[in-house]
Amino acid sequence: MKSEISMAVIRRLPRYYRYLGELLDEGVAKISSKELSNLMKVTASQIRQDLNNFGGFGQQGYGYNVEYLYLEIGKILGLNKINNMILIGAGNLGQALANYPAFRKRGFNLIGIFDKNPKIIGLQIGGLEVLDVDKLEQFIKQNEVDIAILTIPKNGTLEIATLLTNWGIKGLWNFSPTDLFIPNVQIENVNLSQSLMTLAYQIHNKNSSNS
Amino acid sequence: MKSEISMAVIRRLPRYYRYLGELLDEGVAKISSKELSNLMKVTASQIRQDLNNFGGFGQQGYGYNVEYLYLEIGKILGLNKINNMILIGAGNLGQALANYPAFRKRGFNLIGIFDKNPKIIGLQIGGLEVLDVDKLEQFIKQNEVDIAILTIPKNGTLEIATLLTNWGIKGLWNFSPTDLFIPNVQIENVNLSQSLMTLAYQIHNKNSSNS
DNA sequence: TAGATTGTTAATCGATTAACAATC
DNA sequence: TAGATTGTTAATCGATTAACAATC
Repeated sequence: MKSEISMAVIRRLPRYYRYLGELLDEGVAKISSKELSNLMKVTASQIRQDLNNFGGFGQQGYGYNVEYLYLEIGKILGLNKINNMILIGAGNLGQALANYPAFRKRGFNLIGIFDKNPKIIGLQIGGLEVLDVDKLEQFIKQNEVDIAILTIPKNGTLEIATLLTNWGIKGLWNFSPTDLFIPNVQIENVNLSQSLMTLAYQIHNKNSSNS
Repeated sequence: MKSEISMAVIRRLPRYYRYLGELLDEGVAKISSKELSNLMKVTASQIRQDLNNFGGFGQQGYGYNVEYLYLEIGKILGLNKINNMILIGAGNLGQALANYPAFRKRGFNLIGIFDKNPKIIGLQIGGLEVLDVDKLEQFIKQNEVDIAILTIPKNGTLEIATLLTNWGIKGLWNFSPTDLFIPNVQIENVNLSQSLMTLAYQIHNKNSSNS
């Protein structure tokens, strides 16, 4: 039972992680919250508050060691563990995600791809053969699967999400425009249409001098 | 100079829009904030507050007319206008988006696809021929383009985003893991890696009985 | 009219920012 | 030691929820 950290903080962690990774690549050894705040266009106060939810990673009078902080945030996010993933629905978007190289390098391992369309089953995508969804339960029982990526049409989503949860999947990365309210599983929705509509609002309602 | 409405509210509008669209399809004529709040798992108070940022769409003692509210939210979001889009970067993700049917039906019209890879230029994707990025400026001068979808590698993103802004593009839908700070253009970032990392945090740090 | 439900003000809650003592 | 910068508390700000008068 951990003390509850707000999702607002959690959603900022990957961004810190990205900036620290870039600094690390540039060979920067230390950074102060002030310097990082200039880079990221947030307040130094927010950076310090956010980090102190998880412990004191800095040193007074010095700042933060870039590599140490990078690794610690990685640990907080669970990137030091291997996260095995399966993909359900090998349509256009599913195939694009299966070929996305940035995931594997962060420890996200795609180990299975499933579809129900006979024309797609058997194809090789991202080095994996697309299997029939009928084999899903068996596959999950025989492999350690943490996350399922759902790139299937809206209609089938709730049913398969429920099954996956019952079979022990811990996280669903859901690209269907459906709100899943399922206990015992963590869900992250990516709703591309909603994102695009938000952009439409902005271009029609904000004057162009805003950032 | 409109009174400023917070992004928290704006980001909820597409979700209201989706639920109202579904109710409309089911033939539901009226709904109260209480009923809608049950459906959407938010408070009725929030729904009424959100809507009243834009005007009084309901009627005391009755509730809201579903079709009217649906259309009004659509107008607020700018979905009653045609939003012409071009896509820059016809890799896996770009191709998937080009084939995404949900956009066109909301008035988002893809009218051009660009890439710099000679192997991709000339291909037909989603009914459009992929053009050389060299033709981008000319194309924008000759067509009314509102939004550019950026599905290109991180390195080239800032440069092309700046050019697009100078050429008069109003909105950038950015899929590169880069933060663009450019004036005179509205930017909506979609960062898939960040989303996935957030899910990783949740499966490793939240106990499974949480929603 | 009586009942229902909005629109809107007031209260609460949570998140962000500011300030500064602690300390390297 | 003096200067710098964190960790952390206090103040502010904004967003959410509750309450209720207005009104259909």
